[in-house]
Amino acid sequence: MASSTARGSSGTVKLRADAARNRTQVLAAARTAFRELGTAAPLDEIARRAGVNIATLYRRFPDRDALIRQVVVDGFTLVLQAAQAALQSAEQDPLGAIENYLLQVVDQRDLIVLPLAGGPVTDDPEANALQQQIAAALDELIATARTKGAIRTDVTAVDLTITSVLICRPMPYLPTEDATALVTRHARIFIAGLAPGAAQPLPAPPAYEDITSRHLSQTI
Amino acid sequence: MASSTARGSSGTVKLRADAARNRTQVLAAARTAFRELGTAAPLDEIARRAGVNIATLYRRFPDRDALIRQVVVDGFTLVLQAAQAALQSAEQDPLGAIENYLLQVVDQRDLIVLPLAGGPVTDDPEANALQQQIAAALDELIATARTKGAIRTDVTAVDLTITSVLICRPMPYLPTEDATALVTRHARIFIAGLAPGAAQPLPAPPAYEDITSRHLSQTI
Amino acid sequence: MASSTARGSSGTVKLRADAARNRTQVLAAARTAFRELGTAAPLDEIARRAGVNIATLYRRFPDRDALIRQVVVDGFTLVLQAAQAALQSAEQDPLGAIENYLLQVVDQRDLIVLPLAGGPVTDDPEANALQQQIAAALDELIATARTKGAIRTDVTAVDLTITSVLICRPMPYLPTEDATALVTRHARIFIAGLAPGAAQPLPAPPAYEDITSRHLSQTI
Amino acid sequence: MASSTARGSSGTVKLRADAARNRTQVLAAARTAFRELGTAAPLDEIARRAGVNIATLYRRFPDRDALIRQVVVDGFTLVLQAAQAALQSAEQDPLGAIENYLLQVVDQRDLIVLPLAGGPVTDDPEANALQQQIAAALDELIATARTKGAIRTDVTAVDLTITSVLICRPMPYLPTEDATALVTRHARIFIAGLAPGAAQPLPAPPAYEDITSRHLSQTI
DNA sequence: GATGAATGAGTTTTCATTCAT
DNA sequence: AATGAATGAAAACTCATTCAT
Repeated sequence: MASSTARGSSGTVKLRADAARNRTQVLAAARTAFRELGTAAPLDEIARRAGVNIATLYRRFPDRDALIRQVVVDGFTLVLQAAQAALQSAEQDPLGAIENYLLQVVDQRDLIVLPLAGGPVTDDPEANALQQQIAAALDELIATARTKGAIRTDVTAVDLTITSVLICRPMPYLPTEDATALVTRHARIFIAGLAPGAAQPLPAPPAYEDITSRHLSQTI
Repeated sequence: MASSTARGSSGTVKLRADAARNRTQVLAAARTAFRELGTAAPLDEIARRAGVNIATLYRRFPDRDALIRQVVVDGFTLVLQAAQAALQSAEQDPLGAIENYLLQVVDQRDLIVLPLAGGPVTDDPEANALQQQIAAALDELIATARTKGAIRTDVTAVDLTITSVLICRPMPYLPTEDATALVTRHARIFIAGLAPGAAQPLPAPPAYEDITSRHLSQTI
Repeated sequence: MASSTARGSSGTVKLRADAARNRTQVLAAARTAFRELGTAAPLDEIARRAGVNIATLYRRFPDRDALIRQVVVDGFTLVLQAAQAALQSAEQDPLGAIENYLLQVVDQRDLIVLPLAGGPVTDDPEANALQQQIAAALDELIATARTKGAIRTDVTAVDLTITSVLICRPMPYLPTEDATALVTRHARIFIAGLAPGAAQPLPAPPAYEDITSRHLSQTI
Repeated sequence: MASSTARGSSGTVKLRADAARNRTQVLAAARTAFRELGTAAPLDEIARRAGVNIATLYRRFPDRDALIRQVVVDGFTLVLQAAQAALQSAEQDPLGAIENYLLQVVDQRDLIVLPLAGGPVTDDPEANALQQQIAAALDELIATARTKGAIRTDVTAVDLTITSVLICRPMPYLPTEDATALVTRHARIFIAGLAPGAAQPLPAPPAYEDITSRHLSQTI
C-alpha cells in the first residue's frame, strides 16, 4: 500500500521493485527525522539516512509537503487500525477496549507522526478520509462504553482524539524507552480518570465541527 | 525581571528603557514563533515580528541558544510559580492543589515554551536550578497528597512533570481557545485518574535521575 | 531614479550609497546577461558580473521576476524618452522625427531589454504606465505625420511599436557593431517604406486593444 | 527527410516507423519549446511535450546541440525553399519575388527557429551549406532586381538576411495570429522601402565575410 | 526500441552572522 | 543603541545524463 505505490495524475500505480524499496526507505527516514528534527528537517539529511540521492527523494515526493502528507497518512492508518481493533472487544469489555486502543497508540507512537510544529498538513483527501473513519470508530467506541456504563457520561470521542495527539508528540531528547514508559503511565492514569463516578463534571468540549476539517486535520 | 535585565560579564545590568522594551518584544515574538514554527524558526522572522532589526536581536541575544534559554527560563519560572502556589493549599486540599497546579499550567501554556523538536536546551544553570526547584515542589505536592491519602500511591512527581510537558506542547493549527478547551478536558480527566482506588496499579516509572539533567532539561 | 531607489511596501525609499551602487551594478549586469544568455541567465552569474554576493542581489530583487521587471522598466523609460524627444521636432519635420525616434532606439538597443524568450513580464504597474505613455507619444507622432501628409495613411503607431521590438531583439552571437550596423540599415529601409505613395495598401493591423495590456506589455 | 532519417556512423539510415514518428514529434516539440522557452528549454520538458520518454529523446539526439542543429537545419531548409521559389519569378517581377520570399518566411515563421538567445549553433556542415545556398539565392534575387532597376541600388542580400532573422524571432507572449499580422505589416513596409528613389542612401553594411560563418550561422 | 528509475552536478533560495553607518 | 547592508554557508530544488528493465 503506502509502501509500494504512488499516486500520479492517473491514480495509483505499481512501482518497480527498486523504486518501491527506495520509497519505503525514504518514508522511514522521514518519519524518524521528523520526530527528531521537526518537519523542517533537511530533506537531504532524510535522503542520506534513506541511502538514496536527494533527486530520488524528489522524484517520489515532489515537495516537502507531499512527504509529510504520506508520513501522516501512514500514521493515521495505524491509528485507524488500533481503533478498529479495539472495537472488536468493545462489547465484552468497553473500558478495556479503550485502554487497548490508547496503549496500542502508545506502543506505535514512533511510527505515528501527527503534524508537528513547523509544517501544516494541507487538506489531503486521503488524510481527511482516514480522519473521519477514526472519528467514527472512536465515536462508536465511546458510545458503546457509555451505553454499558463503563465510562463517565461527559467523556467524548474528542477526548480520545486529543489524547492520541498528545501521546504521539515526539520527545526527541528522551531515550525512547523512557519516553514510552512515561507516556504509558500517563495514558494509564488518564484511562483511570475515564471511569464513572470519579470526579467533577467536565467543562464542555469545543464542537466537533469546529475542530474538524482544516483544523483537526492538522492535529490528528 | 527577565524582561528588563540582561546578564553581561559583570552580572545583571539595568537596560535603557527602549532597550528593555525591545528585549521584551523579542522574547514575546520568539515565544510565539517557537510555538508556531519550532525552535528552528528563522531569527529574522522573530526580529520582524518583534518590530526590531535583526542586529538588535543579536545585540540582546548573542545566538539562538541564548534566546531559547531565556524563553525556556521564563516558562520554567511560570511553572515554578504555579507549583509553589499550589503548595500553599496542599495541606487543606491536596488533590485540589494538584488540580490548581495543572490547570494553571494549562491556562498559561501559551507562555510556556518547553523545549521542542528542533533544538536542545543546553545546560543552562538557571534553567537547571529552576527545574530542580520545580521537581522539589512537585515532590512535596505529591508527598503531601500521598500522606493524606488523596492520591493513588503509585503516582509520582514524574507523572506531573510529563503531564506538564504534554499539556504545554503547541498545537499550532488549532485556534487557541479550542486547544485550551481540549487540553483542559484532558487535564481534568487525568486528575480524576489520580484519585485512589480507581484503577490497576501503574507500571514503574523510569528513575528520576535517568530522565533528569540533560534529558529532562530538554523535555520540561 | 531606477538606479538609486527601491520600492518597498511603503513606497519608494532612498538607498544607502553603497547599496545604490550595488543595485546599479546588478541591473547593468542583468541587462547584458539577459541579452547574452536570455532571461533564464543564472542569477549567480549576474551577481558575479556585478561583483556582489548572490544574497545581495536577492536583497534588492526578491526573485528573478523583480529583476527582469526593473530591467524592462529601465528600457521602457529610454524608449519613452526617445519618443518624447522625437515629438519636439514633429511639427517641423514629421518623417525626420520618426527617423530620429527609431535611430535613437537602435543606438540604445543594448540598454533596452524588451521581454525575451524564457520569461514573461508580469503585469507591472510601472511598466504598464510607461507602455501607455509610449503608445500615446507614438500615436501623436504618427497623427502629426499623417496630418502633414508625411507618411502613408495606413501606417499606425502599432507599426512603430513592433518595429521597436524587432530592433531591440538581442543578437548575441553578432559583434555589437555589426548588429547595430545591420539593424540601422534595416531601420532606414523601413523608414523609407513609410513615405506615402510608395506601395500597395497594407492589410489591417490587429486592433490595438487586442495586443495591449498583458500582451503588448510582453513585447514592448 | 529530416523527420524519418537519422545520421549514424554509417551515413543516413531508415528508421522503424514508430521511431520515425517519435523523432518527428520530438523535433516538433523542440521547435515550439525553443520558441517559447529559448534553446535552453529543459530537455525533459521537450520529451514530455513530444509524449516520449526522455531516454527516447536521447536515443535520437545524443545531446542538446544535435537537437538544436536539426531544428535549425529544418528551418534553414524552409528558408532556402522560399528563396528558390522566389527566384522562379524574379525575372518577370523582381520586387514581387522579393515580396513573395519575405511573406513566405513570415507565414512559416513558427517553423523557423533561427538561433536564439541561450545557446549557440555549433558549426554544423549541413547548416553551413544551407546557409551558403540561401545567401547565393538571395544574392541572385537582389542582383536580378537591381539589374531591372526594381530596387534601390544600395540594398544588398545582407539586408534580406537580417530581415529574415528579425521576422522569425519568436514573440512568445503574443497570440500567433497577432504576431503574424504585425510582422506581416512590418515586412510590407520594409518591402515598400526597397523601391528605388525613395530615400537617402544607406550607410555601408558590414562586409559579408565579417558576419558569416560562426556569426551568421548564429543569426540566420 | 522504449521506458522507469537513479544520480551528480548544478542553480536557486534562504538564513545566521558580521560589518559599517 | 539601533539599523541597513553584505556575505558565506547551507538547504531546496532542477536538470542533463546514464543505467537497468
